[in-house]
Amino acid sequence: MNENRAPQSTFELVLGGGSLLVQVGRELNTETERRLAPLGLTAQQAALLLHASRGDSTPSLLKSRLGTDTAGMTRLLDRLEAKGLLRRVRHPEDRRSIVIELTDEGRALVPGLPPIFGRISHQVFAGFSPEEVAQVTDMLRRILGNLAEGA
Amino acid sequence: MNENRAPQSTFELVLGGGSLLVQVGRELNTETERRLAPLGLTAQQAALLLHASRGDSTPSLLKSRLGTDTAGMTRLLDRLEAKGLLRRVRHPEDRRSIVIELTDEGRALVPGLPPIFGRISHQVFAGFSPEEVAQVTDMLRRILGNLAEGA
DNA sequence: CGACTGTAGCTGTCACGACAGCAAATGTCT
DNA sequence: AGACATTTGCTGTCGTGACAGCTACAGTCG
Repeated sequence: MNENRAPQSTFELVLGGGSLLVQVGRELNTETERRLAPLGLTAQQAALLLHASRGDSTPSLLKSRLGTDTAGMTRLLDRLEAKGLLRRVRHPEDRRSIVIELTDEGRALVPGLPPIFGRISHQVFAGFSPEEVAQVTDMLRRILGNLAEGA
Repeated sequence: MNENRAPQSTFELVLGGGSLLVQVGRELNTETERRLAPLGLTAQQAALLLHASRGDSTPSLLKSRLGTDTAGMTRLLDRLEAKGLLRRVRHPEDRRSIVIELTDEGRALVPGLPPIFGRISHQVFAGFSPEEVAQVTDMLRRILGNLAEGA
């Protein structure tokens, strides 16, 4: 752990909370939250607004996009609704379901988000060639696939 | 997000909670927790036991290893202490500080952990050549560096 | 010595993520 | 039609992150 030996580094990479992957993911999330703080939004909230503004507007659709579960969605929507950024409206055809509508206030925040996410990715991939970005992306997708299979 | 276009994929990669990196990190963490569940441990708890068993035994040292802050450490230790897996002992020289001692019960869990982490990394990197593993590791470190700089 | 600064841990608060359990509404299949 | 399985959203619970603020103790320096 202290000496940088190559052998079985694979093992070291997944050492629980110390896992590089987990750690990088968390740091990225934190950095995102810091940048969104001026808007009074968290990363999840911003992501939800962005997706909802594009039209995917039922909780179950959004939950796949955000990678959370229905419980998480419910509370995320609670908070955003409490802030007055969106409304829950009955789905006209399926009475189990709901449609998410951004309020004017919510809609007003959306244009500010892409630039922020853009700056973050610029920071994250500083010093990366486009090929390298493509490589990480690809490998991350493969890892995600490996994780999904096991489930 | 749906079509696989190369242009500005950089931006898409960091779309809030939908970020690939964040998502992969979370999934990996979840998978780890699933595998540790039989032992009654979470990922953080297992990681802490492993590190503590190696000798790094003060909260502030452990917090760097686990990538959490002092608040997180305090509660993590609370839970593990409540489970009877470790003890908080006064540091003999610095009375601000504390030394973490695993109990026999805690120590008994340690040998079972490396195999689990090993299996996880095997799953995560299924289909990866050693060179590829080295590449991701390297790139993740660079990203972590980029994130740290901004702070 | 006494004020200052820094460090180590702790507590309160908010936002999640994962899991389990639930009720209402739909769909399906016989 | 009627029993069953599925889907959708909600609630309760636990474990964490990240932040802010606080106390006790240490180290430094005038």
